[in-house]
This record gives sequence, structure tokens and C-alpha cells, in this order.
Amino acid sequence: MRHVVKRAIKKAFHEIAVEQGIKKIKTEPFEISIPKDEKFGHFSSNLAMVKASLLQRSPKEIANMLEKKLIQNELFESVESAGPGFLNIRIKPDFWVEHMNEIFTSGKSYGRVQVGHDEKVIVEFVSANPTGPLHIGHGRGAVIGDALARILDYAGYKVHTEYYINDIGLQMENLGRSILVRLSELKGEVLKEQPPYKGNYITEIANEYKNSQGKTLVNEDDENVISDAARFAAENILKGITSDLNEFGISFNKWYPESWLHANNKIEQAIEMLTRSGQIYNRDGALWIKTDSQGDEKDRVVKRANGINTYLAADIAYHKSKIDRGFTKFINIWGADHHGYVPRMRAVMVALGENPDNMIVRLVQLVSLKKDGEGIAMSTRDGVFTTLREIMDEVGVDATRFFFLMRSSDSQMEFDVELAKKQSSENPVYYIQYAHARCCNLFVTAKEKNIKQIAFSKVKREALYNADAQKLIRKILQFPDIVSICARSFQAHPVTQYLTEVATLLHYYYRHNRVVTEDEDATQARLCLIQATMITLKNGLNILGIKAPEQM
RNA sequence: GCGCCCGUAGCUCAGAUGGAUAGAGUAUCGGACUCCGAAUCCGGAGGUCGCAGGUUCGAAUCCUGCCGGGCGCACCA
Repeated sequence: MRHVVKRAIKKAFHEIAVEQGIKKIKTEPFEISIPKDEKFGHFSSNLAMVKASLLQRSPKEIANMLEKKLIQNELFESVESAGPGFLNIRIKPDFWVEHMNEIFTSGKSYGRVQVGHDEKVIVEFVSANPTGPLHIGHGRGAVIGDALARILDYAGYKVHTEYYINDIGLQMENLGRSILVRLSELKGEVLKEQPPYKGNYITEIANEYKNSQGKTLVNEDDENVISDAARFAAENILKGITSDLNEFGISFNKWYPESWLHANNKIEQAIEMLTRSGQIYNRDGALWIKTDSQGDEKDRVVKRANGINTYLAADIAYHKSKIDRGFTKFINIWGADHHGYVPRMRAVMVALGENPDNMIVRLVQLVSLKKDGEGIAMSTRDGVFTTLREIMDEVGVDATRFFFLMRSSDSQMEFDVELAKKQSSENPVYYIQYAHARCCNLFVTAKEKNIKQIAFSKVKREALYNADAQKLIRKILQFPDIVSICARSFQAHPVTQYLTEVATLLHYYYRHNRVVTEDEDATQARLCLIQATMITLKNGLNILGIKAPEQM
């Protein structure tokens, strides 16, 4: 609907420009917005103000000229120039109703848009080290990545999701060592050292490890034992992460292990390639990559003098594999503590021959935790954290997902555990789900009264001309716009806000307009509106990965 | 010290590319079911948009400088 209006305004403006003796004129950029206050119309445009200097007329004059042109358009109920030069436009009620067709013909696909043009995009998220269970910070990144992937798919991208597993390196060694420390503790020995990872889950895994080894155990000083224990623990932890995520409604197209890159020589190949192109050089026995092109403070080491590759080296190879696999947009959901890593990775993309802007990094601010009025710092190493599983079990999957999605990712958020539990029955997500369930229930009621729904095209529409219905119709017709805003800005949270607004209008409508009545024509028309709303709510919840229950 | 994010109602947070009287949820106060589910609806109260300058027809939004909070600044990942 917005672009229909836009086209009409453009046309009118061109006519005026010609009348003023200006032949070539650009109308863009200008705005068609939906005013907060309905008295300013359904749409309003700032075109007259934007173009005032160009036509050498006052904004007010131009707005008046546009008004005269546009009022002749049969689409519009009213056109008014107002304020400093706004153009406020109202669409005829029946035209809004007519537009509902789009919802019925699209059905499950209503809201799909084409901003992606089938471009291949990879969304990498979570990618937490398999050294401990996921905590709520990971949970936030997980939901944001998952919802974004769903939205991009809905917006016409070819989406691939991936979890990168850091199953190699120092952290793995620490994990293995932690297991061995707990192992000797289980045997009743006095601890010689503190384990690098201190959480209770380490002891549990150590126990399982012991049982899996039978009686032929183990000389803790053996390096092979460390890596063996690490492998055992990582597999165990990864299983837990996978099932937590599954229960949280999240799965990946691919789990990509760092060890695969090593085993297949991908890191050496990448280093070799960049050495040949002059991006990597030798200094003091180590290999360095140039990264200052994108504002990084200094060049970075990829291979240490002792011959061991750094984490960055593996990440270079990993991103090279993304490019090699044909993706053209690369979305990385990272914790905000990685923001210093962004410039060097942009530089890496440039070195690999990519436009760095094709790598979109969403930094998810950390979740701080409030319990009993006090803040708790979270640390996997110290074993102090609230796990995603605890929150899921306490608050529920849908509410937890919605809670994370309500906030923009670059806003820090405080997760007050007590409050989240207490509010669980009044969480906005239930408000939206209830609206959906209400819609479903109306069809149950209609069925009980033996009312058979007829096709929208055959419905008498008068009942949809009243103000309550019109408000709701206008809102649900906005849905495709919301999807494209989210896809363009790579954010999910506008959807939550939008769905709350739809639910509000639905509840209001329900309270003030009886849907199923003796008046058959009106009932049919209203049922269509309810169905259209239901479709919108369901599709909207769907792209957030939240259930749309038929009853609650 | 340098860099990134944040500062909006009592609390938790929205306000895309600058637009008309700054919004939602929650908390609080008052009201609404003989009627399709009251997990709902209606109304009241609640704000120097951290502070100070600047840019312009117009700034919560852009620029500069402060103040406050978080996070980074490795041959760790």
C-alpha cells in the first residue's frame, strides 16, 4: 500500500515540476511515513519540505499544489497539506479492505518479501567453546541469530546457519587438564592445582570418563591422556549444548569443527595463499597478517615462532571456506566482548578479496544477571553462571525467546531472574499468543453455530468499514514492511513490537465488536478480518520461532 | 590513555534513513463480565530524552566537549 501511495505522489510531483518549467527532477529521496497520530492521516509525506529549495517555493505552496493534484485520485478519501508542509493522506476504507486479498492469497507466505534476491547468506552464531554448558548470554545470541536467519529466509535470502566449534587449542587443553584434576580428586588425592575450569559439571564428566575407562587408568602426567580426556569432555559437553539448543528451538544446517580445518590442511593453504599475495609476512620468526587497512591498531600474528597457529589463523581459513562455498553475505553474531576483533576480521575479508561490508557483525551485548538484588558476573572458567537450561525450565522457551528478542541486540540487558519468573504469566508473549488463540476460538464458536465461512471475494464488506476494523486492517497490512525493515537492518526486535501492536488492536476489536452474531453478512466479513489477523500473528510468531497456540 | 556500546516514565526497554503533542510493557490509582475465553478492555497519574554547546525551517536522533555505566585494547580463544 505504501508504494502505491508513493507512486501517486511521485506522479503528481512530476506534473507540477513540468508545469513549473523544470523538466528533469529527482523526487527521491523523500519519506512516506505512517503518522503516530491518526488525525494526520494514514500516510504522510515530507516531499514538499524536502523539495522546497529546489522549486524555489515555500513548502506550504508545494504541498498545496500536490494536494490539488492528488485529491483527484479515486484511491484517496482525503488529502490535506498541514503543518510546515506535510501532506496527509487518507485511503478510502474499501481500498484497505480490498488489499486484504493479499493476506488470503499468500496465506502461510503472507509477509514474505524479496529484499534478498536469493542471495546466499551464511549466519554463524553461538559458536561457544565446548568447555561448558551454555549460559544465558549464549542464549541471547542464539535466539537473535536464529530469528535473524528465519527473517532473512522470509525476506528472500538463501540462508545457511552454522555453529563453529573451537575444538582445538589451549582451551581444549585446559578442559582436559580440568578433567584430570577432578579425576585425581575422585581417587581421594589431594589437589595439586586448581582446575582451569571450576564448574561442577567437570566433576560429573570426570566421573563418566572414569567409568568409561574401566580399571585400566591412567597416568595423569601423560600428554595423550590430557587430549583424550579433552576429547571425551568436549563431546559430552557438545551433546548437552546440542540438546539444550534443540529444546530452545534452534538447530543448525552445519556444525563446523575447527579441527576439520586442521585435518584437511586448510589453515596452511590459507596462510600460503596470503603469503603469496603479500598479505602475510615474516617477522621475528613469526608470521603476521596485515590488518591496519580496516583501522586495526597493529598487524596480528597468525603463526607463532614455535610453529603453532593462532586462533586467528583458523578463523581466516574458516572465513575463506565461507567464501569458497559461494556465500556472498556473511553474518556473524558475536558477544560484545569480541568487538575489538571486528577490524582485524574486516581486514581479513579484504585480504581474501571480499568487500568487508559483506561481513555483517552483530555484536550482542552481554547479559548481566541480577539475583536477589545483586549483580552476578558470569564466567565459564570460574563456573559461575546461570545456564540457558535453568532459564528455559524456569521461564519457558517461548517467553525466554521473546524476552531476548524484545531488546535490540546492542543494548545491554539485565536479566532479573526473580522478575522473569514472577512475570512469566504476564509476559508480553502470552498477550500475543492469547490474541492468536482468541482468533482460533472464534472459529470454534462459529462452527458450533453451524456457520460456514465463505470466500473473501464473496463477502459483503460493510462491517469492515468501521473505525476499529479499519485500524486493525491497516496494522496487519503493515507486516511485509516490518519484515523488510528487519531484513535490511539485520535485526529481529521490531517484529516483537509490531506483534504487540497487532495483538492490542485485536483485543480491542474483540472487546468492542461482537464477531459472531445473527447478522450473517457481518459475521462473514468479521470472520475474514479475524482470519487475516490470525495469519499475520502466526506468521509473525513463526519468524521469531515462537509457537502460535490454538488454545492456552 | 585509546576504541566500541549504552544513558529516554518508579522499573525493564522501543523510538531505521532528522519531522508535527516522545511511546510500549510493568508497577501504581480508578472503572468494565446475565454477552464469542477477564491471560482481556477503558480511564487517570507518571518525562529538564545524562549535562553543555553547535548544525537548520525542525534534533531523543547528526557534530563537538564533558559526566556516568558496561566491554575491549595478546604470539588466549
